[in-house]
Amino acid sequence: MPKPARAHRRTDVRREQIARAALGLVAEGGPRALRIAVLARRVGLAPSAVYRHFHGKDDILVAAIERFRDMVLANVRAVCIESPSALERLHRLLRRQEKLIRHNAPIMPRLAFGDDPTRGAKWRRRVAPVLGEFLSAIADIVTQGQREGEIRRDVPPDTVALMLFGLLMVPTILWHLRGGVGVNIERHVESGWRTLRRAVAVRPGRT
Amino acid sequence: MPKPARAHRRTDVRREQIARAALGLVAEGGPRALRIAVLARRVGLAPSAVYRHFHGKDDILVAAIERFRDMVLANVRAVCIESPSALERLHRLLRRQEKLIRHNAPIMPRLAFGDDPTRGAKWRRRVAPVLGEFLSAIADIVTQGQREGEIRRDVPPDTVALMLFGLLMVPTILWHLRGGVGVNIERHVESGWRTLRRAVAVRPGRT
DNA sequence: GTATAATGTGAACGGTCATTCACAAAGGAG
DNA sequence: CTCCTTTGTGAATGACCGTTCACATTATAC
Repeated sequence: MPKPARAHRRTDVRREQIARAALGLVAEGGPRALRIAVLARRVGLAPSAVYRHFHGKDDILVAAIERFRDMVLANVRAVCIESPSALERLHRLLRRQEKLIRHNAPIMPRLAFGDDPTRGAKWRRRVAPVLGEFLSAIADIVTQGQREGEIRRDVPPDTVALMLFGLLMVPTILWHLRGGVGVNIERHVESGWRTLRRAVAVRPGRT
Repeated sequence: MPKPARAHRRTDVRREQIARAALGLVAEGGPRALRIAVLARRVGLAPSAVYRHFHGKDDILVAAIERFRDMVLANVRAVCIESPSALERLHRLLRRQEKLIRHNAPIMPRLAFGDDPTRGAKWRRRVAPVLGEFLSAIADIVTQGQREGEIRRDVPPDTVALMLFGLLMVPTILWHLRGGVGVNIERHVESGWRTLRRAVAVRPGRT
């Protein structure tokens, strides 16, 4: 009775496969849904084989978060290339992130509130910097807009950053709570942006 | 060797005690931290005794959510008594909810994103209506403000509701991610409100 | 081709936790 | 005081899951 004869792949390839699959699982069902058995099945391995490439579950999650971080920062870089206007950049960033959420599910809040009591704190320390970088990037764009006279100088950039993030996060929470039905995230994001824009733009109406 | 001689309390008293303790646990560590053993210890019972008063964990969580719902709706009712002005009501509601979060920790997002794959969906169906009621209450206040000429008629009430909720939720997420240090939720909420107010008030500047 | 390292496998171990159950203690009605 | 119901207890059960390990298979260097 011979073994199923599974191909041996180099560990860097496997690490990539596993991290990708892990991020998918977290997106679908939160950190707790990241189960070694399921993960291994998706990659086409036996559960024990996973440990050839990662020290353990924590290690895997770290790699998955890394992937997520890359996706977010790629969006930031993209909008800065696409347009020189701060307001336009913010609007585009909003749209890109919304699309990211739509395809990859609410990873950020799931990571933030994944509630494993033992691992939770450790994981949160990994996620916090990702959110921090994202918020800083937004705040930087706002500051730039203030310098160039496009955005009012009497709104704190970090407040705008948080509100913008909220524009994404809240419809996502609602969507998630309702089981993914009856919530049009895109519409909420657009409507919220129009409102927020009026509060921060020097001359409301354009862009 | 006699038993510790624990007092027998009526089941309605116990249900109350248990639900209260359960909400506390969820607030501190999310639904997963709601462990029967811990819960029982806090109430001063053996784990098995809990099952005299509840069918199981789900049942307990439902009771806890009920308690949370009551707290939220009490805040809504209170602000409507405190002031007739819509903007003033919204501002006060924000402050009350902020205080609720500060004392009871981020219950809402924890419930929303508690990631138990098996129970998750069932629990979310219980939490969704609570958020729904809260958002509706905010939207109603906004509509009232529009009727009375205090709030611009060109902003959708549901958008304002979501943004207001975001004003609470986002600093809370940040605070939680950072392990509860270095984030002044109250300051963020106030700053956000000033900004949002400018976007929705007919004559910005007052209240 | 062969030796050696890298990768893959099934089975078993151990920890955590909700839940059950037979029995004990307490409270209240008579 | 006594009976019966309600409430409380410790021990045991069983499910779930991450992790380990001795051994098998494949890749690779020589």
